[in-house]
Amino acid sequence: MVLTTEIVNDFKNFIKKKGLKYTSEREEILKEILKSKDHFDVDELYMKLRKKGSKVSKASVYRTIPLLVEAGYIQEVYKQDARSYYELTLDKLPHIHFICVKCKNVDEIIDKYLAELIQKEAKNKDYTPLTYHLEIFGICSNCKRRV
Amino acid sequence: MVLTTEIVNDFKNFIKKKGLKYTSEREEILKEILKSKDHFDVDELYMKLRKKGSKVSKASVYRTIPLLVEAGYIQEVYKQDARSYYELTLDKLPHIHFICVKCKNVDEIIDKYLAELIQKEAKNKDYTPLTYHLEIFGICSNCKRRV
DNA sequence: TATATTTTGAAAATAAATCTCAAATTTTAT
DNA sequence: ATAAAATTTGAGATTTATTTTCAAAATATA
Ligand SMILES: [Mn+2]
Ligand SMILES: [Mn+2]
Ligand SMILES: [Zn+2]
Ligand SMILES: [Zn+2]
Repeated sequence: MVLTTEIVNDFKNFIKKKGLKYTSEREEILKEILKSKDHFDVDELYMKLRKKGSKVSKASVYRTIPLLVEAGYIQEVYKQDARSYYELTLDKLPHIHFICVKCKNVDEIIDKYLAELIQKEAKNKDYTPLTYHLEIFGICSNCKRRV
Repeated sequence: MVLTTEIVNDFKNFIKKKGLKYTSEREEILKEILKSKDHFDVDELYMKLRKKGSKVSKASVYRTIPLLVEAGYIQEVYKQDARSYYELTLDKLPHIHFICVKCKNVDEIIDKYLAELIQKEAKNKDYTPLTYHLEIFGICSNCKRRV
C-alpha cells in the first residue's frame, strides 16, 4: 500500500518536471482514480467526480488521463464498445482479462508465467516491452449454466 | 493452403444455413479478404475493392465483416486509433502482436506455450475461451537504434 | 503586483461504426 | 419463366467517444 499523499506529491513533481502547471483539476482527477478498485472509463470517472460536487469538465478528464498513463499510475487495459477502460497500475501484478462475450463481465487472472513468456519473446526480437494486454474472450461459468 | 473456391462454397453454405441470401457483394468481400497477407481495417479493404472497380459500399463491408467473423474466417486482432484491425484466421497459429509505439509497426510472434497457458487458466476458472489477443506495446529494434 | 504562459470549460469538430429506408436483388412459389 | 415475398443494398443521416478550438481563468515567474 502506497500513501495517497506521497503519490500526489510525486505527480506534482512529474508535472513540474515537464514544465506544466499543477492544477486543482489534475489533482482532483488523480485522487479520484486512486480510490478506484477496478476498471473504469472516462464517463464513469467523470460521473463520480460530479456526484462529489466537483466542477471538473469531461475535457479535463480526457486531457489528464494521458498524463497519468505517462507518469505510470494508470494503464489502458482494454477497449469495449469503442470505449477505453483503464486501471491503476499500482500494487497490481500484470494479469489476464477474461471478458465474457455474453454478460460482458471482466475477470482478472494473475499468471506468474505470463511475464516470463513476454520477456523471453521480447528479448528474442530485441524489442523493449512497455505494457501488454492479454484478453481472452469467451463464455464465463455463469453464462454457461443459464443457456 | 486451402482453396479459395472451397472456402467460398463453405461460406455460401454458412449464409444459406442462417437463412440469409447469398449476394455478389458478400462474395466479393470474402474473396478480397482471402487475398490479404496481413492485418487490415475496413477502410483499407474498401479502398482495395474500389480500386478493382467494385461497386460495393462501405456499409456492406461493415455488414459482412461480422458474418465472416462468425463463420470463423477472420478475427479482430487489435484496435488502434479507434479503428479495428482484422486478419485471416486460416492457416494461422494464434500469435502475439508486438506493436511499436513509435513507428506503429506490428510484428507477429508465435509462442507455442501461450495456447497452453490460456487453456490452463480457462479450465481453472471454468471459462470457455473463444478467441484471445496478446498485444505487447513497446519499442521495436529499429526505433531503438535511431534515437 | 504585473506579465507571460498554460489550462480550463463549453461547445464545435472529427471520425468510426451503426442505422434508416427506398430501390435493387435474391429466393420461393406458382 | 414470372410473380410475390423477403432480404440486402447504397447513400446518406445518425450516433457517440474522443479531440480540438478559443476566450476566460488560473498558475508560475519576475
Ligand atoms: Mn485488470
Ligand atoms: Mn496477426
Ligand atoms: Zn458471462
Ligand atoms: Zn518502431
